[in-house]
Amino acid sequence: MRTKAVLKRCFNLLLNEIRSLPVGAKLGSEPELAKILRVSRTTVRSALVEADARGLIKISGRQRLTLRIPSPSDYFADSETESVSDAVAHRFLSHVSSGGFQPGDTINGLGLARELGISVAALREYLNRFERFGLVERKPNTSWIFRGFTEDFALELSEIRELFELHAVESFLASMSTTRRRVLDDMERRHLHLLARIETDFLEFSELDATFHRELASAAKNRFMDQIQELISLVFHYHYLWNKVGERDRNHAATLEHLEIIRALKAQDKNAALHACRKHMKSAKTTLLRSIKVNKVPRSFHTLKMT
Amino acid sequence: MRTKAVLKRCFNLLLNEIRSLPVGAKLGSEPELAKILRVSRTTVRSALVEADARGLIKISGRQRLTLRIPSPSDYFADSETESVSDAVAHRFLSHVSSGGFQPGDTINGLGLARELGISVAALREYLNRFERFGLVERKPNTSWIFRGFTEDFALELSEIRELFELHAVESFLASMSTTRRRVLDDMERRHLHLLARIETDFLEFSELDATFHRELASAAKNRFMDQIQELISLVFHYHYLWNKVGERDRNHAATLEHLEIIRALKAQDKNAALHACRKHMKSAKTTLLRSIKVNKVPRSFHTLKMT
DNA sequence: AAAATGTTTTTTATAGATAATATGCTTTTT
DNA sequence: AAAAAGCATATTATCTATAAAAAACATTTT
Repeated sequence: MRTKAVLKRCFNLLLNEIRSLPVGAKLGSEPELAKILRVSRTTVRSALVEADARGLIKISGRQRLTLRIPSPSDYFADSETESVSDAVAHRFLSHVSSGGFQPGDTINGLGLARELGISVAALREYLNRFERFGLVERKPNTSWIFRGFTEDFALELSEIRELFELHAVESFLASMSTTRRRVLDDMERRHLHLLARIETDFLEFSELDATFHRELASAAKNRFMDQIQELISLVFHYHYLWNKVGERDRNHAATLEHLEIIRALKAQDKNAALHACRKHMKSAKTTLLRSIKVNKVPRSFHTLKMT
Repeated sequence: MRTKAVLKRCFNLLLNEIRSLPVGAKLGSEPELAKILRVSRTTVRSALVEADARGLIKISGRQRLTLRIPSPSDYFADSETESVSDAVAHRFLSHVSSGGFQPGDTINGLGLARELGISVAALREYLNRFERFGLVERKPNTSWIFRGFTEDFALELSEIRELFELHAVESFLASMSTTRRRVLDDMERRHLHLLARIETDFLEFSELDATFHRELASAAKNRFMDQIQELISLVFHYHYLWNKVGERDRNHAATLEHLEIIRALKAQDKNAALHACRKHMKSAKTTLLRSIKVNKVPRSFHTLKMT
């Protein structure tokens, strides 16, 4: 049976909609709401009925009037608005990052599904999707093997990354335009802004980093590079979660490296840009590798059953 | 319910094993056979029982004696030894290459599953796996979209390919060794051999091409590049199926281009190798693009239902 | 008549069931 | 005692079933 995650997510968004209006105001028509909330009319209707039942709105004929301002308790919890597959992703990755698996471990699909509280099919679907990331590997008719974030993984990923980023830099310069220039100005401004507050706000770097590299990659306009970019984001997301050691200094240094790239791009100095990019890739690789080594936990500390 | 594809495949391999022995000879032990045939003992046993029932061998106590030489009719057909997922891959791709879908078409999972004679779950699994190839795209809760081999697809793939191949060339040279040199000699020999017979045997190029590029890519030793390589093989496989126009000339030219790369590698002349590689990539891109345009069929010629 | 609502049909996401296959334990044979 | 065979259990691949969600169609309202 499907979960009602879509409905619940839609309901939460509907509450936001209600909050944006004064009490007693009319909500839009069903098709309008469906468009705004990005779901089908069927789901909008279910959400409206639910809102009516909870006294948030009053459906009278063709009109839907807001009755009261939704309180935080009216919202469904995040855990309820997640589709099973997203939930699996979360749980699996947190299982991984807490050392639940070591590279080379076989994954018992049935057991893991039970542990995560989902059906085997759902887990399977999830593992399938993550096979492309090289995180797990399927042995047909047998089981899955956890490949994990090993040193080799990091090295190979870094290699691809450098290849792509250098290519992106060239593409960026080759397609320089007013829009591109505006993007660079904006990026520079944001980096400088962070730099001024780096001592305290260094955690904001993570998001800026993702934006910066996404912006750069978009110049290449290549679906296969986007896929790798997606993987890199995932890895770095977890990397940031794990590796808190020296984070301030690392982020400080990386911000400066970004700025160097941005300035070279602005000056349309290809060699300088490539050089700055190579430098940045090198230090990114170093920190990634270090974080993987830090995260390596001796086997006996694991939550795996020991016999 | 699972199919018995594994058993049937195992049975066919067992027949080969029997054929390699004289009549009346003893087959190996169950564990031995399991190892050779790469299946579990359970499956070996089933296959042995089947072979016994068909009078191919005689199981007496702990011994299994061959009774007669298996005839071609004893073998299971290929279609029976394919797992459902492999079968889906075949059928889906032939559906695609016969113009069953146009880029942008939505895929009705339920309908397509019926058409291919498989369950929705199996199709879903398959589409999931091929999403990473950018061939299809999933719209959550809605449907799949066929992206197909469009011109953009070919251009982006070619771009990545060039990036990777150039990198592979560098890696190859950087890790030159006796083994590498032997590989090059072998490659040169095979290319020259084909070249001498190119007028008649030009169809053999396809396989040689795959081998050559696999060999080159192996120098980079990068799992993410391997993935792209896999995709490229797939695309080229279908490309060769579609595009028969001027195949002899194209293959002739490509063989010469390969030779140029091989010789530059042998001479350890990096610049010459890169140059030859770039040249080859350029012509590969051209033929790929042409084949995609050739394959583009006006909508009205399709097998899609018309209303 | 255009837009909105009401109703029905189709399709997707997910769980659950089951035969095929793999794995692990026990007994027999060499 | 080591290897093989026999037997029991666990796990995977696949199908079927069903509620949720989307889409299509019909009817009503502005």
